[in-house]
Amino acid sequence: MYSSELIKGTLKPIILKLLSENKRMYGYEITAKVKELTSNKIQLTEGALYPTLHALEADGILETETELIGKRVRKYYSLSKEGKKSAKLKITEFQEFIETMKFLMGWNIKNAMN
Amino acid sequence: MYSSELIKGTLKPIILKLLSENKRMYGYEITAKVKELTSNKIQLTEGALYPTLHALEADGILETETELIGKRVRKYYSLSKEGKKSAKLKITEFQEFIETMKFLMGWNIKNAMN
DNA sequence: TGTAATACATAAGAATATTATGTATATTTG
DNA sequence: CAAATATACATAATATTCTTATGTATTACA
Repeated sequence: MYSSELIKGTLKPIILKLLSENKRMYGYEITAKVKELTSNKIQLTEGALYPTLHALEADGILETETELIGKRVRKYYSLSKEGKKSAKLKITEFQEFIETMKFLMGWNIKNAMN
Repeated sequence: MYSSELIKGTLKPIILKLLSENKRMYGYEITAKVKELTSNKIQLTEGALYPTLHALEADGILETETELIGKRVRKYYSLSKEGKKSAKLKITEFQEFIETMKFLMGWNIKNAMN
């Protein structure tokens, strides 16, 4: 588990990336996927995830459809047409940011000190 | 310039990295160095930097010495003995976090789509 | 001589996360 | 079969951390 400060600011790019690959996902599924992909190293909290999903929906980036699974409501999120463009930009920006960080931290030199 | 959300949480690792390489630096120097190293893509704001430096000092991670340059006070920060251990751990953690992010975002596959 | 750069600092406000709490159904396990 | 765990949503109070604005003052440059 990483100290929570590091995760700040990465939530939106993560959501947008997963939704750009998966067509539609629901909240709990997103937390489970991130947990699985990171071997439990990143666990999204509900208190952070749901408000963020709501905000992205309010911004027109995400669209929702609800389904009844048994007696339980499940809310699927997907990228809107607008959201697909936005996601592409934000993911690219995040990638460049990561590269900048690697350079700044001196980790860009291939095979150095490993 | 990256959208400011991304930078959140990265300030401490950046400061610790620079100070683990430089023995001592003062606040303005840190902003200038980051600006230079990132080709203006990351500009630390004073409102974020100084409180963070004060917090790291309060935690015993950084030590300070002030010097008079002409009539102007300059405050140098350096890693304490304690801080050197702490910095090593935090920098390593940040590196692992970046690698996890690359994997999560699907950017770890060598030479893919470049 | 006034504008930009250097150099510190803090306060108000915004944004975003944590923690806690709430509700409810479904599944697993002792 | 009862209790614990997992699934699935949501929100409120609080904490953290950042931006923006403001303040002070010296030094360099054009």
